[in-house]
Amino acid sequence: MEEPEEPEETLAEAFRGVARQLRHQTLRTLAPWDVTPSQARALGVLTRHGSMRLGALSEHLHIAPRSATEVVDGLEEAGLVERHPDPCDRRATLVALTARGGQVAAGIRAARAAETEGFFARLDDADRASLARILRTLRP
Amino acid sequence: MEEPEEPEETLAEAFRGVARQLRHQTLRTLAPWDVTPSQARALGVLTRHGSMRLGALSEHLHIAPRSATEVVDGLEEAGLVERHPDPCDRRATLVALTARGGQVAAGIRAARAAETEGFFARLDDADRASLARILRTLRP
DNA sequence: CCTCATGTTGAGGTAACCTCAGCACACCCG
DNA sequence: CGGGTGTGCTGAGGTTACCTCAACATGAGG
Repeated sequence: MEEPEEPEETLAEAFRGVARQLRHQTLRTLAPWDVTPSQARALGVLTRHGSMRLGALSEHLHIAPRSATEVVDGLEEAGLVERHPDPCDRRATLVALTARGGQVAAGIRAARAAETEGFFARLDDADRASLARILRTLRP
Repeated sequence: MEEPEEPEETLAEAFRGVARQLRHQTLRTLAPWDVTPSQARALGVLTRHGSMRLGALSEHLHIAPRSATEVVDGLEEAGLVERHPDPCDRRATLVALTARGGQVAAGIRAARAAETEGFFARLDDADRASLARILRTLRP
């Protein structure tokens, strides 16, 4: 009973639609850990790059410093990261993964890989490679 | 001074990143008309399919009926759509474009085309076609 | 006519952002 | 060394785009 739906979509609209599905998928994937998508992104950055200042984290996430504060608030409340004063600059605070944070990050990383498999399963290897290349081209 | 940035991103993360840029781009494109992205989507649906019930609109937009109410509220306040009672069912309300709504929708459609050109300009025709095909594959 | 389903909306909530202003500190300069 | 200037974080408050749940009116069938 499903119509083909909005046939004359622009590339941008199609992109948005797929991003939307992906967001929902991600929500499901992340549900067991009770972390939001942006918290998961932050965990990923901390795992890959180690402790860093809040400002640095905000740059990695491409968000305003104030927004990083909120993300870290959530993670700290969940016991996944800790704030420490930066010994080099007492204005700054360093954000570090806790042991549990590290475990959760690893778990999420694995689940995300599975998710990506699932979501992009309709694509064959060639298409997946094309998509990766195209996305890279689109980044500034 | 720009590092290559997060080299080990998954496909999903790259996708999300690009979607994010696209969203910002869209905000800029839409600014002259003072409509939000979701309002613009609704205008597009109404242009393509004509007047319809709020519930039908919500299905086209893949959002909950309640959320469609909000989008229509905004458009009605801006004078771009009108609500009429459905003659066939007095519970329902039909949403129709006003004259100004039609003009704005046309303008947005044109600007969006230009936007898409701009955003996807880095891609050659073959890549653009691949992307379109891949995105179509990803839709359920 | 009475019950049940359906269409819309009020109330209230969430995530992910934002800006603006304030505070604490760092740093440089005369 | 005292002051101005800039930087790092956060409180306050706002926005968009959604959501669910429950109220309300109406339609439809027994």
